[in-house]
Amino acid sequence: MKGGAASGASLLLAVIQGRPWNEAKRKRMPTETTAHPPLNAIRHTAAHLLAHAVKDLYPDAKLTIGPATEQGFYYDFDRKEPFTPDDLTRLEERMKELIAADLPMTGREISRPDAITRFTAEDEPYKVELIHGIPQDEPLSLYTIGSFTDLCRGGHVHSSAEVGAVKLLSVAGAYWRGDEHNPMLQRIYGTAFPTQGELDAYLQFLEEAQRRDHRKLGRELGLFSIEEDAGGGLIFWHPKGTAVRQIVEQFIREGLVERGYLPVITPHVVHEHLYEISGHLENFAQNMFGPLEVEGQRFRLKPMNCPGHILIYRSEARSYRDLPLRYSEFGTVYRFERSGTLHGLTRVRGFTQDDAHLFCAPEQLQGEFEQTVEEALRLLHAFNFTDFQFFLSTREQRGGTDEIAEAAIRNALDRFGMPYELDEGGGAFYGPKLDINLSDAIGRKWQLGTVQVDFVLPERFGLKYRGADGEDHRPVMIHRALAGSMERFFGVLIEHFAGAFPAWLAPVQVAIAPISEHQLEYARQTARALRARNFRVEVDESNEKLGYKIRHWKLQKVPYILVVGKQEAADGTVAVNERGIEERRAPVAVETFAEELAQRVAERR
RNA sequence: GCCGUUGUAGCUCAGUGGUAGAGCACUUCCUUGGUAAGGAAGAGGUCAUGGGUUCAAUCCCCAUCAACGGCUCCA
Repeated sequence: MKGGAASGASLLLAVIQGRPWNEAKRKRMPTETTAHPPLNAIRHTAAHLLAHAVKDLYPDAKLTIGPATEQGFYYDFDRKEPFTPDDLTRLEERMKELIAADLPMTGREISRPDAITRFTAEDEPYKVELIHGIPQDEPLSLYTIGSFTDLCRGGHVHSSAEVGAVKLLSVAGAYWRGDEHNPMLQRIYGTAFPTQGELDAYLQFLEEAQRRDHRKLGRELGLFSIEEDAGGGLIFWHPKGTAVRQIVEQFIREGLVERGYLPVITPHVVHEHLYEISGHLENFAQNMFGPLEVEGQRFRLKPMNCPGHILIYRSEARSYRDLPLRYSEFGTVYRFERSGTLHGLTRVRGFTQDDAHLFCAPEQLQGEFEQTVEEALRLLHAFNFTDFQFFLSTREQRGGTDEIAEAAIRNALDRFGMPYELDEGGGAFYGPKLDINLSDAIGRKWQLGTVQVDFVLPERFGLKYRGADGEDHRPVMIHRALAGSMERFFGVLIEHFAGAFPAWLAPVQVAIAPISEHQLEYARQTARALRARNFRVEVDESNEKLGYKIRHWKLQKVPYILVVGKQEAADGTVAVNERGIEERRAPVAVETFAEELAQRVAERR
């Protein structure tokens, strides 16, 4: 791709023009409505009503905090007995009574000593702790609805009736103040909307999201599995999942070749010593699998590809004429993740990054960085992703080089006019980074691509190149993975398309359904002809009626089903049943259909 | 890792203190069919694993493992 702001901007424009699911997601996940009062006030008040109900039914529960969230609200309680699903039903009933009673919500200021006295007397230790954490100059306020009064900074509707419709969804553990050294509280999640209709629409959205869940589709469509006998977080790519992955990889490879990347391959297991040099052992050990002892030597599974690529760089004397040097690898890495965090394809213990490391002179940094951002946009565009966000993560203790790196990132983003959010202190141990996040079916955000500037590892490994001035200089590194990991990218991709991959990506592009076994040979022959053109084709050889076969392949979300009966076999044609198109088409010659499909594949749709 | 829930056939799920069921999928036979489920028969389970209570455990208790919903952590 030829670089430049103009192409970047037009690309971006194209990216912004969304696809159905993105729009549907926005519509059906009404995080904002035009309704008055605003949703977050409704939900904040709903959280108070939940606390009211809990205090009514389970007076021993201690109050903590209960905010509105993007999709609803929660309230955390400290209580010995766990809340059961039955408890949730009872609490929801009680909340509905409170809503029906149309109780006014009133707020008033309270002095600090009075507040402490009050909550101490009520035996609400968490509230007292909260008060101590609030800055002295900030006024404190109490909000009362019905018989329930809570410490709260406000943002409520005027009465419980305005809450409209509520639903309690789940109960989960949550640490007090999010710190795992603190006691575990019980968090009750719920959501609220001005009207029952909007609530129903949201619940319907959640159901639709469940149908899109990549773990469910992965099994139904035969894409991948996770095997108990092998361990959690380790992915088995089945033939159909592998087919999709290879197409994605092929797409990425094409971009790499165009941009002058050099493919490399590095070992999965190396001496632990390498990670002493790189600093991984010092900074990343809690995410690494433990050492393997062989003949008294300690080896480690690789958690990142960078040290390997650095060794390749360092294996020869380098000149400024060699730079930038761009090494790419679909590199499989293994990271230890705590068991409770594993999640389908999106949080795993072994994954393959579309990784690359760019070694460049400092003055080349800006240009190289911009290219990677542009490339990231190309990737997102090709897969119809529009629902992404950029995050800039900075290092906690910055050196001077971090300032340079940060500036490079900001300049690149500004150049493409990309908005981004800032995550102070969230950077990698070797430098600041730019992350690309995408949402899954229910709006959970996952980090996919990442571009990181690194002055540290070149230093640690003593990397250098001979400059035009005859002196040695230190190169700068950019680490970049644009899809991030093939696993996570695939997970988000499955949900994005609800398993109905466009023809160019579909693991089975064409299913051929003979009407009776008399046409089986013709079906096989047609399949051979299409496979000869590199299409992915299956013949339905089952002893079933046509309706059954159609249903089967529709459920498999195959883009094309070709029906062949007596007439088609005689004419050398196929009757095309295209996914998403209801009306029947007149049969066409096999070659005509092949051209149509070839066109779609070429256009990646 | 922590809190909670769950674990019965390949999948989705019923069920009982006296060693188990359905639908789909699978196999075979009949059927040879025109766009979302034709009929019949059959096979398939150490009821997650290991202990304990009991005359007897898939069911009750404990532990472990795994999955799920979160929290924490985080590429």
